[in-house]
Amino acid sequence: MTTREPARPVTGYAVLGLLSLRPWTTYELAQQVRRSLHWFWTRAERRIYEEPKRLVDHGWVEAREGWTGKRRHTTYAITDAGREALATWLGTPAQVRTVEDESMLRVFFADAGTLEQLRARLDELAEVTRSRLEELATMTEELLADGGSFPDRLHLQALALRRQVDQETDTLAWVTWARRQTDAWASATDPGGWDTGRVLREVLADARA
Amino acid sequence: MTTREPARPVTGYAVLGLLSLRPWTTYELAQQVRRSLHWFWTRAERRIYEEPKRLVDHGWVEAREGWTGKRRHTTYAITDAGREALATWLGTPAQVRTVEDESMLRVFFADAGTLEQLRARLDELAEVTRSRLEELATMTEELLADGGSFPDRLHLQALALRRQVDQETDTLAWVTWARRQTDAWASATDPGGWDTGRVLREVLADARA
DNA sequence: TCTCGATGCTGCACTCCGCAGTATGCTCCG
DNA sequence: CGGAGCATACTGCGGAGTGCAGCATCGAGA
Repeated sequence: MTTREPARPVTGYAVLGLLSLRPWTTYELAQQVRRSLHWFWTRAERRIYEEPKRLVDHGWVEAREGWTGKRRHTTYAITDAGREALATWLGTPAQVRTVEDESMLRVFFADAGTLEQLRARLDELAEVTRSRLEELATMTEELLADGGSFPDRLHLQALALRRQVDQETDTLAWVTWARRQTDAWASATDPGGWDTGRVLREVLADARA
Repeated sequence: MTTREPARPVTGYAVLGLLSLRPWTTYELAQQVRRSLHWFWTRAERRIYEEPKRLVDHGWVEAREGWTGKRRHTTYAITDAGREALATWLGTPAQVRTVEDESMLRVFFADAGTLEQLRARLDELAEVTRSRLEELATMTEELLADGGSFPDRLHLQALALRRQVDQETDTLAWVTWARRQTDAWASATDPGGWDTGRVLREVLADARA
């Protein structure tokens, strides 16, 4: 058992994880990713259509063709080797979280533009965050109402939802605060009488808490 | 002014933003990205060495060769066209934040492994988060001590640091909570008497708050 | 003088993405 | 009963981005 397989890219394990719950067609898989994984493992739909094929090559997944009239579809199911690979992967340490946040990028370089632009970006972010929270609320409501499609997994879904709601709530709190700070600013380059030192001291205190 | 340039990938603007502060060599740029942008726009060093070249092709940046003995290095400086492009970009809406979080992926599929594995992942995440907080604290301390390299940008740096510290604090709070929850679980598949419904109701309440 | 870490990159194979395109099935409306 | 429009079920292509390895020089310290 010491065969040194080169580690599969993580997306493979993400898909394998879903397939460990039940077999899916690629289309269903793509939908499922959008509804759940997307929150902490963002991948394009395009990718989700490819990945199961590679898993088949590894013998971790089996494909079966089906037909709806003349329309072909492929259903994928996990194999025993796949379950083993997944279990092994769960025992390996995780890479540190990475983020792509255009909003923060624009805030960070806001002094190359206008104060109005900065405020507009913050307002947008608040808007988006509120709608994400609403989406999470709806998902949670559905789980509470009927237990969802995987009632045996409610405990893990609860951990994940707790995390996602925390993140969005945290974002909303920050953006609300940040937007209010900019009210006192004279321009994007000049925060006027704004007490930068005080803010930094508060940040430092919280970071050390 | 209606020439339809295809939008540059965002990484271009990230680098352009740094170049709007002062000229840098590619090596300095790579370091600077690691210290600041990396927190909200994670890119490999490899990428940072390529991007300025493309910006030169667009006329947004100018390259100058320099020599340290026999060793060549390239210094890049923003052009007026570059400043304009950056200012325009700041006026466009941001794509929604995306995340790659292996820890969450492993938590979500924890029922394919053991409870010990789940706990180990959570403990690791707590560890990493604490060291990230420490790093942020040190950065903040340095800014407070000497104002940093760009004292005119302290207000924006303060907004960004506030956000980063909030995120890590939020992560630490969640992981601590999650770890404690798992104490009561019988296995990764069976949360024992754990009151999933109660947790979900709390999550829902917070999401609607 | 030798070593070691910092500087300053490049090549390669691969992952991943956005966009466009293609085709069928299903439902509803008039 | 016919057509609109959305859901299903993908594929091709060019380009963005990554990880790893490699290569060469410089500068400080032993």
